[in-house]
Amino acid sequence: MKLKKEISKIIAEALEQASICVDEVSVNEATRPEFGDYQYNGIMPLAKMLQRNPREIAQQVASLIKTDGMIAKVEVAGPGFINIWIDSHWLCDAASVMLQDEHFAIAPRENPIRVVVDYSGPNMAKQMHVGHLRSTIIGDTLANLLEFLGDEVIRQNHIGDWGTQFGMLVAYLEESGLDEGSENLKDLEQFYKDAKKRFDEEADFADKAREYVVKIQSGDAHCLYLWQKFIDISLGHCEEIYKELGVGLAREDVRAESFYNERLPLVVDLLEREKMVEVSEGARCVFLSGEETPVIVQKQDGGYLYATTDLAALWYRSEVLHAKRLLYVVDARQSDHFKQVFRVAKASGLVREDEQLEHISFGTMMNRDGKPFKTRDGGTVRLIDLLSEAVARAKESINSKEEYSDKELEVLAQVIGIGAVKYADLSINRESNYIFDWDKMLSLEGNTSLYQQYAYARIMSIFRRYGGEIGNTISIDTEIEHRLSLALLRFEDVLEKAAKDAAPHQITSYLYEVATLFMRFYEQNPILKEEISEEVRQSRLALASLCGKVIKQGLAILGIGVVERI
RNA sequence: GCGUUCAUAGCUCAGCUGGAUAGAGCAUCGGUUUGCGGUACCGAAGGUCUGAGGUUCGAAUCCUCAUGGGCGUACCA
Repeated sequence: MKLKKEISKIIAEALEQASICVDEVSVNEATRPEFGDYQYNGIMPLAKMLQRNPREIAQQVASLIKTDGMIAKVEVAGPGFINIWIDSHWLCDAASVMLQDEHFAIAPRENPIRVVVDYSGPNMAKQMHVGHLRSTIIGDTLANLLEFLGDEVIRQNHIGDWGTQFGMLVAYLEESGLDEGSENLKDLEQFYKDAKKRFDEEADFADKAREYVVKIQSGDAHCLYLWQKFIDISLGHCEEIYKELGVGLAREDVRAESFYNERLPLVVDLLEREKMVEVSEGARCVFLSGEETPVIVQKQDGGYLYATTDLAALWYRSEVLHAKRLLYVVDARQSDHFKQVFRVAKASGLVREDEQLEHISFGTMMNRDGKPFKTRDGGTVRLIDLLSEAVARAKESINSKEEYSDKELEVLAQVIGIGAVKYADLSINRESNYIFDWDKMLSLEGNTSLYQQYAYARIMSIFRRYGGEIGNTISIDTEIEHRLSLALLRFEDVLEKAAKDAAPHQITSYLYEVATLFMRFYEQNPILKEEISEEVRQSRLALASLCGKVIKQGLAILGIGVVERI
């Protein structure tokens, strides 16, 4: 249900009846409970334009607002605010419909678009580390979200599988004759170090490695075979982490750097034809007005750089994938790079004019002391270690009333631990750096995943205890029921806004509000107690049920699971 | 140097295209009739929104300057 749109429509009708012309009417949630459920603040700027008294106009418009359906009453307040109360009967009906609809009464997209979400993009030469975490989970959330809302999402994992270091790695791989099961390859970081050591210490090996680079890039079958083998193994490691994280990136989503090789010279050709290329210090560059540094598309030695690869990828996504919106979930440090590359892509016609190119940037993960997240000795933290620590800590913190087998405890710790890491990251504005704090993220208090999971488990517990069928008629008697129902109905508005802004933290804030409201509702409005009539009980059960569904679905979009008992 | 981004309660963060008395959580202090999961709920206290100007009916939000951080600054990605 698009609440805001519905309310705006009613206001727009009133404005029209008052013969006032407005381009777009938009309402906001009321800032305080005594100001109603929603407020319309558009009268004041309007009054200024019309040179009239805002309060008078507000009075006139308010008197024309229909209050026989969705809106129960309106009031003019302050200099010209129009406060709006939603009708409780209307809310009941809408909430009941939402409860019965498997897609939360969210209408199918009028104009679904094809969206490419580029995220994760690990480097095949190294083990995944914490630096990959944010891109991976923010990107996955955005993909889930857009998919849920009905867009056609294409996930793209732009893995780093090309470049000089692969000659060394492949040479070392051949020499050691390893295969996928090998222990030595379990730790890519170590494998890389070992290879590097040989490269630095033994001239023969170094020569061989350099030879391999040339061979791979010129398409030598044997070398390509080894290279492919190396990538398979390395990618396999990444996929283990995706599985652990519950991230929906599959093998078919991989479009590696190497995938674009053939397009690279074509990109340069096209830019040449558009007369955008200038040779500077031997390199082929595109100079953009207002930019200090050029976009280098071909090095003086003829090699290509990441800008060229990104241009080729943009081209492919436009020409072959026909994407309308392209999201690049990449570290904020690359914002200059993307700004430039996007400009070149548009100016050269590599992408269509109407394509939306967005760099979904994010800040760095910090330690509690505010410094970049590192191990004690200053090394990078491997993602796999971080995740197992999360699960271990979760297991430790579980103080369950329920009886569990070891296996069940394992699953529980997994859901809670991984959920905590993801939620902590997703719940803050992605643009800013964020402080990684184990205690905070695994706490039951405050805006955490565990609080949501606990609320969910509590709802499930009510149903278990009740035992019977739960109807789907909701009636509202109390203030808190009204607020909770309204919050639940805002689900679609929140998701749409979060999708538009590519802002997962809007979803977590919302879920926290829902969970909090549920806790308060449950505290104040008994459900299973004897003195409660069956009719009221049924309604409250239904409301609890809708709460549970919204929390579960909301968390699912964030890639976080729930459990029936904690 | 230039560019970019940020600065909100002791701490971690919200604050949507300018709107009413700037909101949460943690921590602190106090409270909750045998409590359907008290791992919860309620309340109190806590602010010159970094500073100074400007725009206007109205600014945490927009503009300018200053101060202090982060990041980026042509052949790595």
